[in-house]
Amino acid sequence: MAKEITSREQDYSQWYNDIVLKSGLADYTAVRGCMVIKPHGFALWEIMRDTLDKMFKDTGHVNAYFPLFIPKSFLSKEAAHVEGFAKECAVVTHYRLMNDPNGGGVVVDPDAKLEEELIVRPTSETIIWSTFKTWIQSYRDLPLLINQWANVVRWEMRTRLFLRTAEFLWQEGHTAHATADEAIAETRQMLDIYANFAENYMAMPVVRGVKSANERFAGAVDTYCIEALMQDGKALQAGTSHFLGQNFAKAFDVKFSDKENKLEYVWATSWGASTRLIGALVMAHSDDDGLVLPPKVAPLQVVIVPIYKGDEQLAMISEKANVLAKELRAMGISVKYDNSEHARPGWKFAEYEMKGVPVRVAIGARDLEKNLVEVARRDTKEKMTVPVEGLSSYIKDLLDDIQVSIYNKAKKFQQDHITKADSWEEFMAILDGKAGFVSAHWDGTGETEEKIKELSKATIRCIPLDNPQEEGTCILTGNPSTQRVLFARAY
RNA sequence: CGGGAAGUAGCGCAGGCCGGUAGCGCACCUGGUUUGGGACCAGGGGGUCGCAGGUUCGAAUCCUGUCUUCCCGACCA
Repeated sequence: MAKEITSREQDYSQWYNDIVLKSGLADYTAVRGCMVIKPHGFALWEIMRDTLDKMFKDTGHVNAYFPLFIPKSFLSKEAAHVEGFAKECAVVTHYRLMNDPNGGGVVVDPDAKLEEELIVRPTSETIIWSTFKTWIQSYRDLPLLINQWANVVRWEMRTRLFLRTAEFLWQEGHTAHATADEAIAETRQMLDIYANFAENYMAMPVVRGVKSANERFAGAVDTYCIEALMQDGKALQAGTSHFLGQNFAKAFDVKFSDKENKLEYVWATSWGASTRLIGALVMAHSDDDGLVLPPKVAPLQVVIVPIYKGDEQLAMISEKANVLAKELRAMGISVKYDNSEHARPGWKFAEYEMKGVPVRVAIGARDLEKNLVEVARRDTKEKMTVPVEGLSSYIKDLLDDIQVSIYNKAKKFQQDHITKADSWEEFMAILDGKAGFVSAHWDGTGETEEKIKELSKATIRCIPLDNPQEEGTCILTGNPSTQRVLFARAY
């Protein structure tokens, strides 16, 4: 066996690392906390990026690009914001290197110290709002709907491939509005886009909700999120959308003249999703044989593997395979015919399973005689014998079916792992047992939330939208509560 | 940033205590036979032993420092 994957049961963390490394999504680098996203992983990101980008543009947003560097003073303009990020910022202090006079290669030139140090962006609210100030004068300039695709840096102590790296890729949307209602509607709209993307493309069911005050983005009035559940029962935040109120408008003095010519502060939102989604995708669906990718985000949807003896058979098989590949491509399906002679069929099967290709078609000489092929689906590992006649439309339907069935499987898992707890004992038993989300009453205070986190390692993932209101008592304090919230241990 | 483990050929590892010509499996190259779930035979190539110092006639091996990764904590998306 060329590539062994640690089983999930044996060591879930190691399983995750094995999948990411061995399926060719990413690799470690010489730089602490930073990874290289390899072609397979980047192809996946490109699909996610392009799909989201279209959704953003369809809702009126436009892309722009703001600087990587942020003057240090900008970060301190919004008090909560600086507190949230100060501990994990990379700082540029010099702008020049020189040859070491002692002959030890290059050193920082002490004479090239920056007047004002620059922060490598951990997020761009400050640089963007300092710019928006100059773009916005009147209600006619609003709404301003900007998105940027960028890298950001957060100096993390403990990193994990895709889930938490010092540098990562993401998009950050930043919008300015004339009214609070409009900004809130924007915040909710973007949340829905993320949820739609997660569920309909990544086949990953999510809970939409609002963060508690403790979990809220630094500088936001309200933070909305989509929370997904991983196979080990831990939750993962897959996207966030913030209603920023007038916090940044006030910090950066961004005002507009309304129709009555009165000066008002604008209302703001920001929203983001990152390469972390790839980690989520891996942990949501994959198995001990490798990646399992939903067809809609799979860089390669169909692979055709010939099984042959001698050039003559290969030529006959290739003819059929090329016809099929052409038909599939005409239907918008990505397909690869792997006629490489370097690897034998069994090796190819295992390799494409590792990479998560949703559908494999094996064509052998015996099949040709009977006008049949073997079709295998990655998600269930099921193999079907299918007539060549109508094969391409069979595959198209199969891809749709795989998309739905991966989602349904994850949805069932999610539903089976939202458990009500009405006492502290129950709460802990669920977290330590089957894990997942625990729906429990909480008295609404930050102190209680903090205490629960300390005792159980579980945090409030969100207060679900349209949460049913019901009388109850807090599982920790016994104080009265009006609703259940979702707790979980999380990534 | 604390506690543990690791770094020797592309990958996985042995060697290290007891210093003395760097090894194994897989992968790779050549030729042949093969091909329905990670093929076989024969021949071959590839390593400043993470990096930097030190001890020594001599260091993968002993000492010091440093970097990277993994696991567990604290912090965070």
